[in-house]
Amino acid sequence: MTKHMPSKQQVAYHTLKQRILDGTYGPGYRIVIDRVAKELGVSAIPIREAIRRLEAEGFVEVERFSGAKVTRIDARMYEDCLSVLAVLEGYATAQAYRSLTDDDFQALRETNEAMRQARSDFDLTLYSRLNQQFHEIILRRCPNRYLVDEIHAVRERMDAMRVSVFNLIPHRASDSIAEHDKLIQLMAVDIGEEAVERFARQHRLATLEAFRRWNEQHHRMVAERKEWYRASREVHPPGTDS
Amino acid sequence: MTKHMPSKQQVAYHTLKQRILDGTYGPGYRIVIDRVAKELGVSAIPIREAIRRLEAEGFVEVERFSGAKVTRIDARMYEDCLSVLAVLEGYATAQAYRSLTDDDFQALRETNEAMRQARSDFDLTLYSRLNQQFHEIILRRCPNRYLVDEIHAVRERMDAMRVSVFNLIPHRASDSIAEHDKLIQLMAVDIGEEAVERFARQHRLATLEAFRRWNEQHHRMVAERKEWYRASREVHPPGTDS
DNA sequence: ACATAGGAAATCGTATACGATGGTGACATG
DNA sequence: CATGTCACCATCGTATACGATTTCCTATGT
Repeated sequence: MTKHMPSKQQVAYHTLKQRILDGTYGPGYRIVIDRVAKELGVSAIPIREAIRRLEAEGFVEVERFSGAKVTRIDARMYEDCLSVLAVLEGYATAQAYRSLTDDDFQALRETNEAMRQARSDFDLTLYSRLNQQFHEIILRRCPNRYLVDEIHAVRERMDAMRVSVFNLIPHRASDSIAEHDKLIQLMAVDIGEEAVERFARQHRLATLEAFRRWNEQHHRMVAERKEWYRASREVHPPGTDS
Repeated sequence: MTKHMPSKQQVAYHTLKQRILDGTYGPGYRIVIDRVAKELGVSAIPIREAIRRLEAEGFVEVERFSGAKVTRIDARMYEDCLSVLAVLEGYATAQAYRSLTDDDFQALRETNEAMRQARSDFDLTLYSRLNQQFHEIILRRCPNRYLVDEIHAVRERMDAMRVSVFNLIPHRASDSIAEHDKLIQLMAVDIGEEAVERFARQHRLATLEAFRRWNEQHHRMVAERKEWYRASREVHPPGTDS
């Protein structure tokens, strides 16, 4: 009888966080306290407290008298986060790999095979989840709990950015899977902490590089479209066609 | 006229955080909402929201119907945090050092000299502050804002642990200052990101090692004292002397 | 003296109430 | 027609009120 029902504040917190993570509340979405309160059948107080926690975790930005908006993220911030993730996860992998059991190695190989399959099937969601799972298997053996928590926090924030899907830039997926194989091998032959860390970090940074290239191209496309649009306006001035 | 007075919640947040950081509320201290509310002349609501933020940042732990207590920290957690700090700051230093100006180098040298002086004067507080300042000079040039924010967050949490004073384990201070000199030199000759990162990380990890040794010895002393106390009780059973 | 049950006081969690503020649209004015 | 102003409304921030739960003290029995 020592356990409690979850408090309304906790419910509100998990509900809101869930919605941010799954995209129901996309970047920039304004969370209106009263609306959420009515929806959950509680008063505004628990909602407000939940929002404060989300604020501290960086999921929303609160401006006084203006309300809470889901954090909008730009490419720059995304890259910064990904770098930090690369560094932390690289270190964590190095700290953890010597504690991996045979079962762990088996699980890593199986997960990576499943990723290969998911890639063939173009199942982005499954691929993403498996990718997370792969690194989670290693992280579970990391003795530094604080480090692991930090990594999870960074990952969650990046999930909220909804750019993560672009983990799956076409050929990056193949490279990534191959790198997983290599990583497994390096760890299996106990190649040393430094080499493992360097490789694990590089694995993430490669995704970052791929993102950079994709982003640049994306911007060029947008610019071209704007250019095209501007040109077309000179032929058809606004308001002439309706 | 677009600016606001700080909200009461903000005031509460900064006040509480300040008190945790400066030790007014030591680890384990129970923060009673009503008391703080009366003291600040506000209602409980802003206090509660402030506490939620502190909770999310890890400064306090909240148990339902029991209240918020300043996070108690054990040696293990301290070591974990320090490791993460070492890794992040090492990377940040490597990313930043090529942007250091001549003025920055000058400031680094001066700060380190001031540390030498503070060490001679046994001015722990000043030494600590200068040490922070030294690394801050470098951090200012780090292009990865998210990384810098994370480092600051980790540092603040470690400050709250009130163990940081042990930065100043006797001979560790000398070594630390010498390492700063070496770091300056490595950066000045542009020895490369990898070497800078490795050295900067090692610099922090050395403090961690010093802490480990100190902690072990400390525990041994406590154990001895207990042993001594137990032995003395056999001669003077409790309650005989009053 | 010690353990235990019971209850009062302290404290927490949440609802309701209301002033404060910012955005929006109607309306007036050039 | 453009622009500025003013009043209204949605929403935020905070105070007060009150039931829920823990904590602590006390009285009681062994």
